[in-house]
Amino acid sequence: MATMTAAQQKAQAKAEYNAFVAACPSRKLLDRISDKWVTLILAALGSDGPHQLGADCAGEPRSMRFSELSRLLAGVSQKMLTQTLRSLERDGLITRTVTPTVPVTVSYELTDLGLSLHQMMRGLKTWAETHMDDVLANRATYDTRTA
Amino acid sequence: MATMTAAQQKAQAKAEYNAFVAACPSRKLLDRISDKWVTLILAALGSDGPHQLGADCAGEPRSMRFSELSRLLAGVSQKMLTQTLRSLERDGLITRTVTPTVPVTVSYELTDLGLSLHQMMRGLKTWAETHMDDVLANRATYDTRTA
DNA sequence: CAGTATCCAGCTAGATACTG
DNA sequence: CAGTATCTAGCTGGATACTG
Repeated sequence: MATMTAAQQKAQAKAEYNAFVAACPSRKLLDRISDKWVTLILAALGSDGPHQLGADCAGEPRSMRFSELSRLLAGVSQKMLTQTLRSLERDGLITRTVTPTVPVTVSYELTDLGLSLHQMMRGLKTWAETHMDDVLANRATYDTRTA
Repeated sequence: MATMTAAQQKAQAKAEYNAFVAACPSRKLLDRISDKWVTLILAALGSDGPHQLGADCAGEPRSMRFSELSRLLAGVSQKMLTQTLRSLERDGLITRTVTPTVPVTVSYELTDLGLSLHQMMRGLKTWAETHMDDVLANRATYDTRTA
C-alpha cells in the first residue's frame, strides 16, 4: 500500500539492487573470468602455455585436445574440465571440433571473441605482475601490526 | 622411492599444479576482484557512483562513511560490508579513518594503489560493455539449438 | 578418448542478535 | 554509528564409477 514498514522498504531496495547488479555486464564478465579453470584454459589455448614462467610469446591460437588440456592443467578434474569447456563453447569463446575417428578426437580452439578476451586478460596479468607485490606487502604489514 | 604408481604420480602433479596456480599473481588478483562487493565498493569510492547508468566522470576519489556505503550498496549485509572493507584495507587498497566523535565516524577512501586498481577495472568494464552482448547472444543461440 | 552420472564434504554468504 | 559473534542453509568442487 501507500505505507511500507522500514524493513519492507529495505528488503525491496535490496532485491532491486541485487537484480541490478546481476544484470550488470561487468559483473557477468567477472563471474565468467573469476572461474579458476576459465583463465587457465584461455591461457593454454592462447598459446603462451599455462602461465609458463615468463613465456609471453603471442603466437597463433593453439588447438588442443581434451586429453592434452587435461594433462596440461594437471589439477583439474574431468568434471570441471568438461563443464568449463562446455560453458566456454556456449559463450562462443572457444570452438569444439569432433573428428569421428575411433575412438573420437575432440579439439578445442579459441574463437576471435575468446582471443579478444584472452588479450584483455593480459592487461589484467600485467597489473597483477606490477602491483600484487605491493598488495602482498601491505597485507603482511597489516598482519604483523595486528598480531 | 624410485617407482611410483600412476595414481601417485598424478596426485603429485595435481598437488604441484594447484600450488603453482595458488602462487600465481594473476590468480590472486582474480580472487580479489571477483568478489561481488569488492568491485562495487571500488566503483563507489572511485567516484563514478556504483555503476550509475552511464555516469563515467573520472573525478576525485570520494571519501565515504560506512553508513553511506551501506545505503548505496543496498544489497550488502553488514557482515559482508565490514569484512570486505577490512580486507581491502588490509591489502592497502583503501584507507580507514576513525574520527572519535560520539558516536564514532568512520570513513573510507581509495589509496593510490586502490585507484590504480579501479582504473584497471575500467578497462575490464569497457571490454564487458563491448563484448558481453555477443557472449550473451552466443549463449542464447547455443541454448535454443540445444533445446 | 572423451565424456556422463551421482554423491558428498567444505566453504561461505546471509540472517539474526548483541555492543562500545 | 559501526561494528562483532554465532548459526545455518545452499551452492560448488572433487572423488568415484560407469559408457559410446
